[in-house]
Amino acid sequence: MGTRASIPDIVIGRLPIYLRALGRMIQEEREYTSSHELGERLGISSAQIRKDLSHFGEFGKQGTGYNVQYLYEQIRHILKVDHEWPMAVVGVGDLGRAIAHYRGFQARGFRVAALFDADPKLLGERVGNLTVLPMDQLAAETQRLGIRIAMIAVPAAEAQAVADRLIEAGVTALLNYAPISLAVPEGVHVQYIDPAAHLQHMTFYLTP
Amino acid sequence: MGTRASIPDIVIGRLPIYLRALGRMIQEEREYTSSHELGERLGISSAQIRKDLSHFGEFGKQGTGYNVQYLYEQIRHILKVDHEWPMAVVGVGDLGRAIAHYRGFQARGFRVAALFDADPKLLGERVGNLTVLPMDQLAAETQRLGIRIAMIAVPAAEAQAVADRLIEAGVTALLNYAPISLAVPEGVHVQYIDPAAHLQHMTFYLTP
DNA sequence: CTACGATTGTTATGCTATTCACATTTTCCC
DNA sequence: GGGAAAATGTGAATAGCATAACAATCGTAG
Ligand SMILES: NC(=O)c1ccc[n+]([C@@H]2O[C@H](COP(=O)([O-])OP(=O)(O)OC[C@H]3O[C@@H](n4cnc5c(N)ncnc54)[C@H](O)[C@@H]3O)[C@@H](O)[C@H]2O)c1
Ligand SMILES: NC(=O)c1ccc[n+]([C@@H]2O[C@H](COP(=O)([O-])OP(=O)(O)OC[C@H]3O[C@@H](n4cnc5c(N)ncnc54)[C@H](O)[C@@H]3O)[C@@H](O)[C@H]2O)c1
Repeated sequence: MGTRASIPDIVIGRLPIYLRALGRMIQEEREYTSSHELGERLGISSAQIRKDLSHFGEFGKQGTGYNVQYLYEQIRHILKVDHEWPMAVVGVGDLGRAIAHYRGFQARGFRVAALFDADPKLLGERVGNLTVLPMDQLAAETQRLGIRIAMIAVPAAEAQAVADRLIEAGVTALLNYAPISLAVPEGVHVQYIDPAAHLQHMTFYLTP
Repeated sequence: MGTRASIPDIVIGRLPIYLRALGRMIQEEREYTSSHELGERLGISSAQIRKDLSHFGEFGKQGTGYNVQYLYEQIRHILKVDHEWPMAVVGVGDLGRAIAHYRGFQARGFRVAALFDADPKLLGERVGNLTVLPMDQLAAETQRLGIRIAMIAVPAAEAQAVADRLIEAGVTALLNYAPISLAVPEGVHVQYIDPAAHLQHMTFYLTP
C-alpha cells in the first residue's frame, strides 16, 4: 500500500514501541533485523509487525529483513519525530520536576521548553535550565515558543481547568498525569498516564 | 453471566477507569449513575460499559441505574484492590522519589513499602518514611513484607537485570518505567509506562 | 549458474470486540 | 392505578484486528 486511508489508531500506537526497540538495536550496532527478531523482543507476532509496517510502505528486503537504521528513520518520519517538539509542563510539583529534569525526551523527539505553576511561591524558581512561569503567561509563552504539546501534572481537581486553558492557548496534544478523564473538543488529542490503573489491571490476575 | 470463563483482558483494563470515575462521583456525593452518564464522562459507549460489567454480575437496576458506592465496592473487589498491596520501588532517582512521595496510591489500593537502589551513596537515606535499601536485601525484604508488586525506575540498560532479580525474589507484577520491553516468564505480569511513546502516538496526528 | 533457506508483503481466514436493538423492569407523575 | 420515561442486561449483527499461509524475492553456497 503505502498510501494512508485511515490507518488504525492501534497500529500508530505500536510504532513507538517498534521505534524504541530499533533505537536499542542501533545502540547495539546491529545492522539488520527481521520481523521475527523484533517480534521476539517485543512479544508481538512477526506477522503483526509486517502488517503494521505495510500500511506505510515497503521497508524491508526479502531474504534479508530490515536495515535497522533505515527503518528507524522511516518510523521517525511517519511519527513526525524526526524533528524536536517543544512542550510545556503545567504543575511543577514532585512529578513535574521529575519530568522537567528527565533527559530521556530529547532522543525521542521532545524537549521541555516551558514550566507553569499556579503557586506564587514557585514562580521564578529555576528547575533545570527553565524558570517557572505564572499561569497568566501560558497563552503568550506557548504561542511565542510554538508549543503544541503539554503535559499536565497538577492535582486531579485542577486538571480539567488546566486542560481548558491549554486548549484555549492553542495546545492540541495533552499528556495527562492526573487520574481523571478529560473532556476535550474534536481535534485535540489526549493520552493518559495512570500508574495506579496499570497496577489495578495486574492485581486482577494476582491471587490474593 | 457473572461466572468467569476467561474475561477479555481489554475489559479488565477498563475497570480501573470505571473505578476512577466512580471514585470522583463519590467525592461529588452522587448517589446513582447510569451507563450513559459514565460513558459520557469517559468517552466510552454506554453499551460497552454495560457489556463489560455483565461479565461479572448484575450490578444495576432497570430504570434507576447503578448505585455509585455499591458499584465502586464491587469493582474494587473484582480487581482485588479492596485491600492494600505493598509494593517495592527499585531505583530511587528523580522518578523513584516522585513515586515514593506520591500520596495517590493509598486510595487506589497500594502502598510503597520498600525502596531499593544500587548506588551506595543513597543507601540509608530516608525518602518519605522509608529508608533506601541495598539490592542484596531485595529478596529478604520483599519476602518479609509480602511484596508481590514492584515498580522499576532504573535506567533502561539496567531494567532487565532488575526485573530478573525481582522475579527471582518472588515478585509477579512489574510496572516498568524504563523505556524497554522486558522478557519475563509465564505467570509474571508486566505493564509499561512510557510517556515518550504516548507523545509519539499523538505527534502522528499533528500537522508539522 | 542453480538450488535452497530466509524473509518480505499481502491476501485469505478466523477471531475478538463493539455496537445495535429490544424485551424487561423500575420509577415517577398525573 | 396506569402509562410514559428511563434504564438495564443480552443476543444478534457489525466492524475491526490478528493470525495463518503463501507466492515472490533476495542472498549465498556450492
Ligand atoms: N508523583 C507521582 O509519582 C505521581 C504519579 C502519578 C500521578 N501523579 C499525578 O500527577 C499530578 C501531580 O502530582 P504531584 O505529586 O507532582 O503533585 P504536587 O501536589 O506535588 O504538585 C502539583 C503542582 O501543581 C500545581 N498546581 C495546582 N493547581 C494548579 C493550577 N490550577 N494551575 C497550575 N498549577 C497548579 C501546584 O502548585 C503544585 O506545584 C497529580 O494529579 C497526581 O495525581 C503523580
Ligand atoms: N524522570 C522521568 O520523568 C522519567 C519519565 C519517564 C521515564 N523515566 C525512566 O525511569 C527510569 C528512571 O528515571 P530517573 O529520571 O529517575 O533516572 P535517575 O538516573 O535519576 O535514577 C535512576 C536510579 O536507579 C539507580 N540504579 C541504577 N542501576 C540500578 C540497578 N541495577 N539496581 C538498582 N538501582 C539502580 C540509580 O542509582 C539511580 O538512583 C529511567 O529508565 C527513565 O528512562 C523517567
